[in-house]
Amino acid sequence: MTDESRDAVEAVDSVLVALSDPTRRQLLDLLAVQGEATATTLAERLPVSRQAVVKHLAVLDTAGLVSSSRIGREVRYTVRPAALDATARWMTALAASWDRRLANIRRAAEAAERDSH
Amino acid sequence: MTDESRDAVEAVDSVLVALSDPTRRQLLDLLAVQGEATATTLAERLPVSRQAVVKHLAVLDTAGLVSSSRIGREVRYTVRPAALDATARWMTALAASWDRRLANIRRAAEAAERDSH
DNA sequence: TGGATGTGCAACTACAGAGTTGCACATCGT
DNA sequence: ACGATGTGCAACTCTGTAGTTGCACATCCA
Repeated sequence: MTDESRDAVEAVDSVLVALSDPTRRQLLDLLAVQGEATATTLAERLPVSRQAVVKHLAVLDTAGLVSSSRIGREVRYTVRPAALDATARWMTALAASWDRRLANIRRAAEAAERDSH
Repeated sequence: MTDESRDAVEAVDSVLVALSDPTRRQLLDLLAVQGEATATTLAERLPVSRQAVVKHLAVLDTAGLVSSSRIGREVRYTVRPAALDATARWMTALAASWDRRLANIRRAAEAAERDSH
């Protein structure tokens, strides 16, 4: 395995883990709508504490799904589409690969069926 | 929210949860390569017990990522690309939606900047 | 300067789920 | 019929993590 593909797998892994939590997906929704927001204001719109939101945002940041910038005493978070898009492409390619394999196996089975007659 | 979109959200959730585990992704890889396999043979290729594999396959089945069919005393599992493809489309649409929102916000900010002069 | 607001750090609880083992049951081949 | 192989069910352990609370520190503003 190449270094690049290993990194790609790790990147996909972190994105999938990040997206597997419903609260984190809700956070991404809120961020996408507002464009920019702090952990404190996001927590006001969710049934969890600010600290819980901070932890979720850290996970999303590690996955590359959000970025943060400090302005004075505030830390503003923004959504980053690139990581999501890359993972979507990975999934599409994987689905296509499965399709090809299944088609091949079906074709091989039919050929074997013909040969047996 | 419509019934369809609620179902879609639940479907996406189950797929993301299923894919967030590395052992389950490995199982999907093995299944895609072999086309068809039982929990017992899959467990031989993984560092976990058969029962662990069975549980993982149940999760994958609920997410629609695999299907099973009984042949005698064996239960054979196969990969199903449709659910994966649907989730990939959901992610692509979401990334595009984020892009649009970010572009709008950037545009609005520039307009406000112009107006202030 | 001092109160108000926002963030960071640490310790703690609680629950979900990944994994295990043991055994019962069903099915195949001889 | 009987041993071998494959599956199903149940109970259990254990680690990861989502969530909490409390407090200290930094920044804004009046």
